[in-house]
Amino acid sequence: MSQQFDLTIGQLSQKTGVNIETIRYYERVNVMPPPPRSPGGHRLYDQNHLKRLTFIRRSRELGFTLNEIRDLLGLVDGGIYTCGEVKELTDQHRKIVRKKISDLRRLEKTLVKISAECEGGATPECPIIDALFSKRGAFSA
Amino acid sequence: MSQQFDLTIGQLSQKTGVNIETIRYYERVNVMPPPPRSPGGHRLYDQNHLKRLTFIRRSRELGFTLNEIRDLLGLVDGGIYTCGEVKELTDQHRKIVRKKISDLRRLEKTLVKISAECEGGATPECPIIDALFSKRGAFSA
DNA sequence: ATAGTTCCTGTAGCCGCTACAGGTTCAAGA
DNA sequence: TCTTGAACCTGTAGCGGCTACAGGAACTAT
Repeated sequence: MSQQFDLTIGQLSQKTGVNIETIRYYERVNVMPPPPRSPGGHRLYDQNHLKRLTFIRRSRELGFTLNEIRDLLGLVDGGIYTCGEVKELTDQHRKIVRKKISDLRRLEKTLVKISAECEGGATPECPIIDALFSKRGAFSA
Repeated sequence: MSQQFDLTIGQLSQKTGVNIETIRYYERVNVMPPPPRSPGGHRLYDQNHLKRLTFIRRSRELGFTLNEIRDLLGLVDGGIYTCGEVKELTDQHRKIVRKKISDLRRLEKTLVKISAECEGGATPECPIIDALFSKRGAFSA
């Protein structure tokens, strides 16, 4: 009940939006299983591969690392995952995302501030440069 | 008027908080100039190096890539930068940061949503997994 | 003089791809 | 059936921004 439809790597790539080279890379680093081959050695994928790769792509879009994805897939592959385990991974990841956001927000504030001090004129005395080099004074001064 | 105080790479590292290996890396990729050496070949830094490395560290903290930093330093080194040029680089960078933030916020929303659907119980039917694999149905089913 | 620390170069690894080169296999048309 | 040309194959190297060795030389303090 599995490989009614065979897909070439190119077709799989199109359906998932994942680059061909990336698909082969996923196989190399063991997030995608090695598929059966045609007599001539071409990879032949089925619906399960399609689902799995879709899973991987979405997870990547959500910012999960390949390691995290391996964990998730490990749970699923083992068939022994509990909802709690998966939720924990997700929430862990959410924490990282929140931290990234807050870091970036602080960063943007700083950029706005130093940018605002700058009139953008033609003078070589630039408050941005000054701010980046120590408290006061430019490098080549 | 330049090298009143000589610093070893270790001292420079301590003062700036930049890893020794990273300092040497910066030299290799031409963001730090090759410093003079002691008779035995040890690198000897002066106040200018200290300022420059501080500049680089801050810029990195603000998320500038080494290429952007090279641009900034190029302006400064050339002595021909205008405030407008620098402001433009900064604002460009700010745009990228804003985009990253908004991407991450959308991402977090999604994570919250799929996490909320999950009760975190012990059942193997997990809405998160379901959501990640296509619209419905798990991989190994 | 000697021990112990710091420094040196060079190389390889991390992540997540991407981009070749140089060859083989496949599908469709003549 | 033969031929073209697209799609595939493997293997290797590169990207950015570091980090981590190994194996040795140079400093500094006693």
